[in-house]
Amino acid sequence: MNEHIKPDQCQIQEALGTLVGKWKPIILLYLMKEGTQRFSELKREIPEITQKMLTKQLRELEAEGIVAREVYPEVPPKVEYSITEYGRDLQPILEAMHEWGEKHAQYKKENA
Amino acid sequence: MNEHIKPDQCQIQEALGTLVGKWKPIILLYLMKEGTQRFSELKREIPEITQKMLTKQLRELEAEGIVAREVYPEVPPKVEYSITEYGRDLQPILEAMHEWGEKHAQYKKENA
DNA sequence: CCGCATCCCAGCCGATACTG
DNA sequence: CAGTATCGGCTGGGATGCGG
Repeated sequence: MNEHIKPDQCQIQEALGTLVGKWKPIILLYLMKEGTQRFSELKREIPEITQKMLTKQLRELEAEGIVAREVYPEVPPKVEYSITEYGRDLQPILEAMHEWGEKHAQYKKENA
Repeated sequence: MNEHIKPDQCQIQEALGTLVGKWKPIILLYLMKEGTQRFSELKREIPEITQKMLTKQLRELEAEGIVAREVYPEVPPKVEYSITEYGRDLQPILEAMHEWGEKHAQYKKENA
């Protein structure tokens, strides 16, 4: 494949926009790995995140159609989050980025 | 492949860190497509960018080992930028993100 | 031609406190 | 349990101007 993306109509930012956010990749990985998760489960798995940020990042992912939010009208409240089918399309990209990221971390150590 | 990245040792941010920056993807695309480019050539191809930002983003890419910077000590000055071999590894990822980005732009239009 | 210095603002993110 | 509300710091990025 020696085809080049035309820089002037590049859609990379479109993808970056959905992934950028301090906690988004990690949230997506948990949802992809564990499946549907409650808010409190995610919070427990990512202890350093604040409730505010967890809410915010989830809402943004939801707005992009990548994460689904299901509210159960009970007391106490229960809200579940999951990856949408559409969101699954991101998985190979995340994996590729993770793999490259590992190499890059190594590279930086060598050239430190 | 049904292997999952362990979220607690995810290196996605490592890759995102190198790509995030308002102009980085487009700069990389130009360098990948056109090969070695002078500062002023890039500036001409991306007119909306300021000199300051072009310098800054190039320097950051250089610091990551993705872009090479060659200075010719002439008057007037001449500086050339190119993708390093190491940087080429990013190309498939950029292509995957671009492809997903196209779909996503479409998706958002439909659900507008 | 290439780049640095300065000033400025918007938006991300954290800490903390409060609520149905 | 799953959120909001408020305050405040920090940084990315734009505008503009100077310099070798």
